Amino acid sequence: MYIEHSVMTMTNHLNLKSAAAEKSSHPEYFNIAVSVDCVIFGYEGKELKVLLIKSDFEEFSDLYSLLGDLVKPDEDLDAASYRVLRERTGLDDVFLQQVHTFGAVDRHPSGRVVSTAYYSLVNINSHKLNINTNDLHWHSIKSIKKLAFDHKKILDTCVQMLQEQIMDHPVVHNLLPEKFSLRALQELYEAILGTSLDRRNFRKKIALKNWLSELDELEEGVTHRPGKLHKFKTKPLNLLKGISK
Amino acid sequence: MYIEHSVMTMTNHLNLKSAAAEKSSHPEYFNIAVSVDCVIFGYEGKELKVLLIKSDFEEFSDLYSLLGDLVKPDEDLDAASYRVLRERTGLDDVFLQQVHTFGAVDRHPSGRVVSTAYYSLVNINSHKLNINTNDLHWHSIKSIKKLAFDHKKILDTCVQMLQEQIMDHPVVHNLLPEKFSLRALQELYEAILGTSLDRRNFRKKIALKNWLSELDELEEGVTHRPGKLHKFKTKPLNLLKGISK
DNA sequence: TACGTTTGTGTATATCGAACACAGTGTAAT
DNA sequence: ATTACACTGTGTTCGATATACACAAACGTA
Repeated sequence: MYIEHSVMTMTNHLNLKSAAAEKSSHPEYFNIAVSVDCVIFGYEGKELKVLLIKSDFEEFSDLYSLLGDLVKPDEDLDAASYRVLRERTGLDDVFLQQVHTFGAVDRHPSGRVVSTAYYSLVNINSHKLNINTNDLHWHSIKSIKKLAFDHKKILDTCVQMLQEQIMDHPVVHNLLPEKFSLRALQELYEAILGTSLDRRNFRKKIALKNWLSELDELEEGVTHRPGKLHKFKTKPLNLLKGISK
Repeated sequence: MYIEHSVMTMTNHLNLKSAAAEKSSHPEYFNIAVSVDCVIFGYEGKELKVLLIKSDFEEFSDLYSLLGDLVKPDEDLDAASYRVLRERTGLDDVFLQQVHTFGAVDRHPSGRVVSTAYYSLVNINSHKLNINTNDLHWHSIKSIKKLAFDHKKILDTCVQMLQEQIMDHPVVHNLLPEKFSLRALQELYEAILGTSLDRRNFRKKIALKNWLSELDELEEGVTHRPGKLHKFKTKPLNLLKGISK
């Protein structure tokens, strides 16, 4: 039931074909595989995006799927999600939030896999971001109608969690450059929430959170009156620290 | 790696001793066991309680643990939590809410077990409730300092989730008899939240939810002015339907 | 210098949570 | 029958917060 991971990290999601073969010869040892799926959000062109990979399962040809992998026997569940993120994006020290565990018997065509979903927010334009295969692509959330496995449901669940958390916690930190205008921040919130927000009320609300400090710099390269730049006072939420209430 | 469940249902939590023995002879097939842990809340004597079993692990002698079991290979994760609840309490059709999945490598002394926590609310005095062993006991939440495994952390997480949900969803339905006074409801909320509440404000708030209907009956057997009885308009939240927003 | 676009700011209104008091009704004891 | 006791049932005020909404100033461009 244990699957060589070095093989898997460069391929798409889980490869249970060999495990399924083992199952028939050693049924008493085959129980349930444990995996993590990472919903890696990015932000670009005023759209919330998610990093997907083309499914290499016949059952799901032409569909995309989330990035996931089996959890290693000597690896914490949280650490597995962090490893997937690192292996896929080269990013370290990024906020990861556990969302829900999906455990329907038939959710994976090759065998029984229980998968815990995490979401993460990364800066698409970060110089540290290193997408290590051509198979990975950013997809606008709005354009996604169908994914492999139950990944659409996982995605929807994570989007909803993200929406619930952005007003209470400065999770969007990683989606923006270090310095940004309030307008940019508002556009980000609008993209995540899928609504438009009143500008004055938004600024008041954000000001009350006390998350930002205003810089003595103006945005540049815009064709209108430039706004003041801001930055987050605190470091981005830390790896796996999660959200404290 | 697959463990006979009929043996387990009457014993305490997981029994991985045999699995651990298998591990050394067939390391390549031993991956990770998947379990569920149920935090079954009850309410009695104005206290929030939880159903616990005495741990039969040497490592945790004299400690109590939550009710859990391994998930069967052909059983949905949610169904496993439902089965544990049914096997332990005889109760059917009860609200269950997934809360979090705990996956630290060292959380179980006998081997690698990833466990998904659920909470549930049951009526301690229900005639349907049938606690099928003498090893199960209700413990006041406030009195619990330490549990086996990481179960104290699981319990705390579930209590917190319950506290967050009771004002938005009529989850406490199952903790009360069919007809109850507003005072009884308030005492229940106070027990769950661990605070005292202003009576007039509480009644206003509950009235706004529109969850209750007032009956033409008064409470009986009290030594003071009796209050009007109320009941929930809707059926209790359903099995595994979860909370919809 | 006029236009287009965005910045930056404040007020009025409705809603919500928190604090708070008093008359009424049933029981139990005398 | 009277009284003590314990709880029911109810409304207002205050501060905080959400929402709706308008206008002058700044910068770039033509």
